[in-house]
Amino acid sequence: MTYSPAPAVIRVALPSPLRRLFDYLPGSHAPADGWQPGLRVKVPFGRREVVGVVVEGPVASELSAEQLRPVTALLDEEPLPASWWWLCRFTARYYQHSLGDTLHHAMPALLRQGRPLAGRTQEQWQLTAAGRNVAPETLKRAPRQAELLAMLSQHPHGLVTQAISAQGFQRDALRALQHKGLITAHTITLAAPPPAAGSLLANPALPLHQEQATALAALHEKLDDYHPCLLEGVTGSGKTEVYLQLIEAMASKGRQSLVLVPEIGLTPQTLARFRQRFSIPVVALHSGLTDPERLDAWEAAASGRALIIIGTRSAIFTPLANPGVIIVDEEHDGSYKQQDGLRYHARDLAVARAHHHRIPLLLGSATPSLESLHQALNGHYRHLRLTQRASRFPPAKLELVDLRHRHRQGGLAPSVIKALSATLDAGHQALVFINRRGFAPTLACHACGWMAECHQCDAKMTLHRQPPLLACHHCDSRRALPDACPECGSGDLRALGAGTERTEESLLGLFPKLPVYRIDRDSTRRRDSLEQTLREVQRGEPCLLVGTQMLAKGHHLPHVTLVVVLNADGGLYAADFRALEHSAQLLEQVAGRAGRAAHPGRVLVQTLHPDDPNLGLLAEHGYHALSRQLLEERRTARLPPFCFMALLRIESPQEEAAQALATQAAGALRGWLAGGDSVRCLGPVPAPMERRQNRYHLHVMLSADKRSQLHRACSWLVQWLESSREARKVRWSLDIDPQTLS
DNA sequence: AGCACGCCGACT
DNA sequence: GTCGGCGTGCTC
Repeated sequence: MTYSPAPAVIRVALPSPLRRLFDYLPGSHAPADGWQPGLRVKVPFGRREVVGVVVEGPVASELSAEQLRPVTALLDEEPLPASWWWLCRFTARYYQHSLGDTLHHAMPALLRQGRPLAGRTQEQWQLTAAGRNVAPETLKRAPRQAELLAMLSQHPHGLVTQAISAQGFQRDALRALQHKGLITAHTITLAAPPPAAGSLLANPALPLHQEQATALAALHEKLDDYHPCLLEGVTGSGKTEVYLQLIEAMASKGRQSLVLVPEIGLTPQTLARFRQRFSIPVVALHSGLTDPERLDAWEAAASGRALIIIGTRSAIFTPLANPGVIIVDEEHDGSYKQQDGLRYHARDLAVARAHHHRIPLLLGSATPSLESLHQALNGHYRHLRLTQRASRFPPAKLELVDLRHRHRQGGLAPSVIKALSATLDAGHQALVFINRRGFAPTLACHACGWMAECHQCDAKMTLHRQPPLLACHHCDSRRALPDACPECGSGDLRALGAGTERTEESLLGLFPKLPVYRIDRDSTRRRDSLEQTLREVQRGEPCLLVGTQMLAKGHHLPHVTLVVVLNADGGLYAADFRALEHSAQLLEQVAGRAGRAAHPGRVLVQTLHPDDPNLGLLAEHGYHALSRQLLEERRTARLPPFCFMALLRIESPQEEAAQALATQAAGALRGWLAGGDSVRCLGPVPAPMERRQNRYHLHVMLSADKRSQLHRACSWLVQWLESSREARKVRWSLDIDPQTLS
């Protein structure tokens, strides 16, 4: 035996925020094809055992043999899919995040726990001879088992566990019957090859109008290479049909389509539309899946068995054996950006991924993000446009309603009330949009001016009536309503401003004979189903809908002909440079709810700033015009997409500790930048709501004209923070391409 | 992030 | 006397 100062080890990424790898002795484990990256191993880590992923090896370790521990178990025969592995490494590098933690995020729970990625097999159950000849009274004390037995007798070839549980039977019923020897299970391999072309469609494709056909033809020009396209299509112009026909074309060649939708967009309605079109399975990755279902979906995508995969943000990490296209619907939607931990943007990763796979990328939106629009206008993305609506009517223009000097009734201007009456009298439906839930944003004392404030945040508490309480929308604190002012004892406490609950109440007062449906996070949580309300609304009886942005996005409301926006001013003068963009996108989306079917629509927008030029441009010429103007303003101000940003967020329960670290970090960074002007550093500045949940938040903003310069500065900053003594006492995180500054 | 160790307050 | 609070430090 030879003395070896540098033992051969394998280098493993572990589920830990530490941005480094750990060396392990291979022990007795020897994978058939060597220690390839992407193999999972179980290793001892501190006092526990964790699942890690091999990054490289064998390599010479810097550590001595005594400092090293051996791998406990080798969990895979083959590495996890190579393209998935590539994406995780790219993500960790781009977002300056721990690789181990990134891999952990991008894996289904069961893989994280060390379960094998066997997949493709399922238990199939059928009757035994004893089960076929069972006497009827045998199971009379176990009616569910009797029903299950009866069901299985209808299926002589057997049923898989999934199909049985879909019928509402529990696992223990299966176990019990198996124990009694009445049924038996055997393992089957799922049908691997997808069906041949021709049997793809369950329902025929819809005829395309001219613009759709042009867009689809453009997509077909380059199906086998990176081909990023922005499909800018007004609401109701038929983007989805373009997606469906592109997916069909891919599936007919056995290639997979990955469709990303916003969190709010993966509704049963959307899914039904996909499933109605195709006869092959549409795999949906939604929050309702169990861990085994999620693993199965992952395996189905990784093996190529699933050709159509649809999911929200995290679905971007689904492995694809034979990628054909990635589609990002409503690409401007904020829910694609993860707002904690690994702060990735699924749309941006989709771009990177499509480039890596050399496949087309389709970004669709009626209101494209300025980032994507910029790429389209400068020629980096192909720009496809759909300007006509399928309905006979052009998109409704926004009509601004001047709220100044008008006395309002329940927050509504007289002309708005008149328009609501007329709409309802005509037998149509109206939608009232207000971007604030609860009854009122504040409770104030009319005698001394006291207002209900959250004890943990720099925020007013929102007054709720159902149930009656004060709630902070920034932390989870709740308080009972005071009977009298805690400052001066006056009983004259009044609700200030309006939220969805109060608007609902006002509308009920104004139109007592008609149903008013409130749709916000609170109402849908209680009622447990937004879908039920929407079905009721879709019957078409005249009614009023009042709600938050939940209502604005995606839902098809064919009988709504009037949309009222209670207050359009939220985003006009906000500190966040993206506020206006987001506000305009939301307004355009809300307006898109009006008049989608047989009748033209009207959109009334109440504002205290009817002369605001941006609002005027949006009203007169729509998002299309405003977005181009905003893009020019961003260019002039050297803001994204004309620069790249990263935001260092620092938080601590101790204000001084947060301030000290932020100051040191910014100082150290400025020192390293040494007065060069390629990377700019701003701050530290207090975050917009400095105190949240009794934690103090500070920001240091970095920006640069070149992504590579920003990346280098961020790398340096992260290393500085990781080696800083002070940084261990406070929480910090680096947000690359931040979407909001709060 | 976990999960230890470690050193001071209120309970059986 | 010990149960347990969270400060500090480490994980190949």
